[in-house]
Amino acid sequence: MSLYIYNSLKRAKEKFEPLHPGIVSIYVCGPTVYGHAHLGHAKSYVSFDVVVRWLRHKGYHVKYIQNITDVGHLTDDADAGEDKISKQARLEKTDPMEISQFYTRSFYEDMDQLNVLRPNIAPAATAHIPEQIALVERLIAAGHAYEVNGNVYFSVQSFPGYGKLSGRTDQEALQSGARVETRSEKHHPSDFALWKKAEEGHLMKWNSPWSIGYPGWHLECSAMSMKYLGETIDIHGGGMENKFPHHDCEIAQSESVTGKPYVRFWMHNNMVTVNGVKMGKSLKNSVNLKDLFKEIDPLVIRFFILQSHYRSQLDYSESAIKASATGLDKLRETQRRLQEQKHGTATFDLEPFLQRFTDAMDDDFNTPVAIAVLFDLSKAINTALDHSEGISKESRQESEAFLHTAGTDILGILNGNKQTIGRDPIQSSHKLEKIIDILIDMRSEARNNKNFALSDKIRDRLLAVGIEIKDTKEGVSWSEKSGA
RNA sequence: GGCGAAGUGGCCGAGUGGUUAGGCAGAGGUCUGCAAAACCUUCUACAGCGGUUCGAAUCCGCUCUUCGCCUCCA
Repeated sequence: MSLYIYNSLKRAKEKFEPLHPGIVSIYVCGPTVYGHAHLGHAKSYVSFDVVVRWLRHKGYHVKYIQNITDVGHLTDDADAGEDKISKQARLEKTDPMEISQFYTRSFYEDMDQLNVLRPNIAPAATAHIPEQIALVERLIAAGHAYEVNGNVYFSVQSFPGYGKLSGRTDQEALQSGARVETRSEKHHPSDFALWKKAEEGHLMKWNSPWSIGYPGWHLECSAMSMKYLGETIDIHGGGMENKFPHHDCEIAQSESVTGKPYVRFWMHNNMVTVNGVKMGKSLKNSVNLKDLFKEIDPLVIRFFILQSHYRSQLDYSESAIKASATGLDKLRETQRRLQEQKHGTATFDLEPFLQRFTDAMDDDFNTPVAIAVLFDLSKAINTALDHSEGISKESRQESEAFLHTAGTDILGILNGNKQTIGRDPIQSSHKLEKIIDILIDMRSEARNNKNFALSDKIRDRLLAVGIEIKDTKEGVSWSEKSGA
């Protein structure tokens, strides 16, 4: 079966073939770095991480660009308010560069914890000012943009397809309910800024043919996407809230310069909600990832995210996360049992599982169904281990390979290691394992002497630090609980 | 007001015309010194009202409700 992707532009699933055989170009809107990442960022970048991993698994050479927005765009609307990064710099009593560098590092720390692979190129907007200016110059030369008082605006009426992504094609009708105050120097209320003249005291500013100022918000993605991926790219991803105006503006300014389709497949991931309401920095209900990681294994967060489809809203709650933690433990436990079992005779066919997993992923990256396949396999393995002497060497190898490919390489939710202690370095992890073995030996001795008070105390206290002891018919085993 | 998405069992969450989603939680059982884990059995569904159809949670219409966007936002 071929890969089908839901294309937001067409509002339908379409068969995916890259423009250039074997090579996939993908651009995903990156974060604006003026604060720590939250769960919403996690959902977005985990989702696209799996997209990239699946494309690579299918044999494509994937070139993945994810920008860093470090130009301070405005806190308010397109024409007023304070620069977000400058504002944060003022609050933290430092300068904008330190703010953007600090939160960029913070962002990657969090993404690393979530097992999100780094993009091939992570271009910063401030490092591509010349490219953005060049794009504005081309737009002016082509008659799609005009300058007024050092500001440059894109003329929406010069691009007939404006609004085709979001469905906002009737510009006149839009004005009636619009909350943005119209600005008189624009030729049309829907026109958007490509370059803005810096006001007094504005810190992040650059020289340009029109004024000392800074680029409009939508410009960087077009300029950097074209620079690194070409004028037409295969996939552009981002959050749904960016369909309008951000992505519609990108399309307008890009296509009116090149005359070519800007993006072949638009992919939009849905929001994280808290108690049914959107999570957002400005709404002050955002769940900071660093805080979350103190309580919950980051891979549980990843698993929780992938248990719903990327185009569905994901409602966050503590109980939902806990349910995910228990579920992921089940998969890890199966993987552990499989690795520890002695070879037996039971066999089963991996092919149906492989097929169902592939079909799910090929159907617009249906990770919830893909995970359900892992649970079905988990049950099959456990049943075989419970009701027979063990699984044959061949079936075991096939199962392990499948779990590794699907769970570790593609979904990134199972780490390949047998047992790990938190995120400690390997050395200390080895020592801890040995210490646990000592405690288990002592407990076994107590049990042999029917000293259950002592043996239970050892078990309970180990459980209290997240180490769970299990007396199975194959002997004593232990595993780490993911907590939550 | 305009554009768009959605309402599934106690909770989370897939499915899109006829056959078990899956996870978590609950009940009973097997196993165990007791647990845990695992396995077996099991309960609770498709917002409401019409329509199309041999048959609809799935298609169509209406109603109600929720959410997102139209301001920066993953």
